[in-house]
Amino acid sequence: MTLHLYNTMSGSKELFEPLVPDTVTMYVCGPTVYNLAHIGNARPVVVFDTLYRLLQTLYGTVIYARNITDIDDKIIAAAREGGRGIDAVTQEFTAKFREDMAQLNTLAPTLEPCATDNIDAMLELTQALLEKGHAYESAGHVLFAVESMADYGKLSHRSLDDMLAGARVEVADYKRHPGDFVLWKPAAGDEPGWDSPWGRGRPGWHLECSAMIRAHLGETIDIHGGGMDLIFPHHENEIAQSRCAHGGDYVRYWMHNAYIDIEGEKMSKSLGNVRAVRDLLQRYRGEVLRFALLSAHYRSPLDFSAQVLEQARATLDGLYNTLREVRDIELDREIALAGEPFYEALCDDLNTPEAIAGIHALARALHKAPDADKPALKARILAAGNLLGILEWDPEQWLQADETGDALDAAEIEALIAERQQAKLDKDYARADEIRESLAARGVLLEDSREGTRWRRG
RNA sequence: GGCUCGGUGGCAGAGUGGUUAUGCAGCGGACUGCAACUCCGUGUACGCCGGUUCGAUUCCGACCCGAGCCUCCA
Repeated sequence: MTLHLYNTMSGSKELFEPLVPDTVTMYVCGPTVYNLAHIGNARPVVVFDTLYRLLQTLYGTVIYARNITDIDDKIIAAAREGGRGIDAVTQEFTAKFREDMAQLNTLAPTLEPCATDNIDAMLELTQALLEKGHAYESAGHVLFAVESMADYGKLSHRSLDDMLAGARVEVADYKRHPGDFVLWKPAAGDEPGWDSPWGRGRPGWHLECSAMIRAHLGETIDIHGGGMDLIFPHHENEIAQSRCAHGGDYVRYWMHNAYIDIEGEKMSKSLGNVRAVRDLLQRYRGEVLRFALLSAHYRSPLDFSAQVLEQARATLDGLYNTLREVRDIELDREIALAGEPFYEALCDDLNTPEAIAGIHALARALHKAPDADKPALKARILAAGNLLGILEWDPEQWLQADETGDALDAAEIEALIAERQQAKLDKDYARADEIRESLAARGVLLEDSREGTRWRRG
């Protein structure tokens, strides 16, 4: 089985081959922890979580790092606004980020380095760039000199001249070239800072990823991911820093996900349509949000509308209903998926919509299969859904999960269902309906089928 | 202006030089005490105009429309 991935650097799909056989290194730009994660933040997390799961099935070892940016101007501003310390802000939102992402069925990365734990590595990197003549000191700042790098702009496919043509912002007078960017900036009086050869200050945003990749994953990594907006300047500048300081390739495959719109409009604070994952989880299960995120290819824009979410819920519920056709069996969880159309779609640049279509094909096969073959098919569907993170291994657990606190327990419900079953046999339909309605009033929905009566919390 | 990238049936969304994507919704039917669930059937969609071709939604060119980046941003 071979994996092909679209590489932003080349602008085409390429055969993926790890630098070291059977070991994959992947780094994804993580959150700046100053507020709640919104659904746009969640897309790269879910996309690269899906890739992480796929890579784990293909290679022996996958080292997946996702950073936490816990020092930044926005964090300082948020702390000031809230009248509390920076640590209080970063700890609160780091914890909430992890909780929200866990709700989306994302696995914890192998490593989650924090910027503030890696200041030394950033100082070393800055020093190396100064020594090699790629950086200079000016007015308390250390800046990277973009003109010192011949192929700066390679990732975003533009030249320095192109960038100047579009410059709309006044250039700080301490920069030699308008494109020069900050490696180290001075800290004002009460701002947090670290001592450095260039005075007390803090690192520029681009520096941390380069430094942490070097420190935790090595000089060259296989995959670096993030949102498309990061291509320029963030990733471009990472390349500049790492290549100029250490040489080497830095990153072999660059992957970027597209943006999310809300009801056809760009999500932005000014439009007031930023959707926090935490708020969406009040209305939709994490699985449903994840399914919606994976229903479009990661490189396509996705319009996150109420209709899309309702469709995602209906589709997922339909899949679960299908799976309930086969009950009370031990399933083999070690399913080999290689060769399945589902799996091949994922190996073709993570084509999740086609992979989902593959799952539906398996669901149809389940209906047509003889009873003896059904458990194996159910196991394959669940293994596939599990790889995408959209189906629980134990759907009954989901269906009967008690989320209402004081609701009836399962034994009581089963007893009432048995009574209703008897009433139906006695043709006492009034009594049967009465039981159904009373259960419905308490949040339990019944569904009859030829195999018996099922129920779930509504 | 520069650089990327799109326009597919009611909706969402893959893909392909000539054969059904898939799902949701709708419609018809089977089953079920009713309903729901499930199942079966059902929709000849590929922005516009040229070109290449035996044949283009699928390749090429022009055009129209739209998105992202060029500034903190997933």
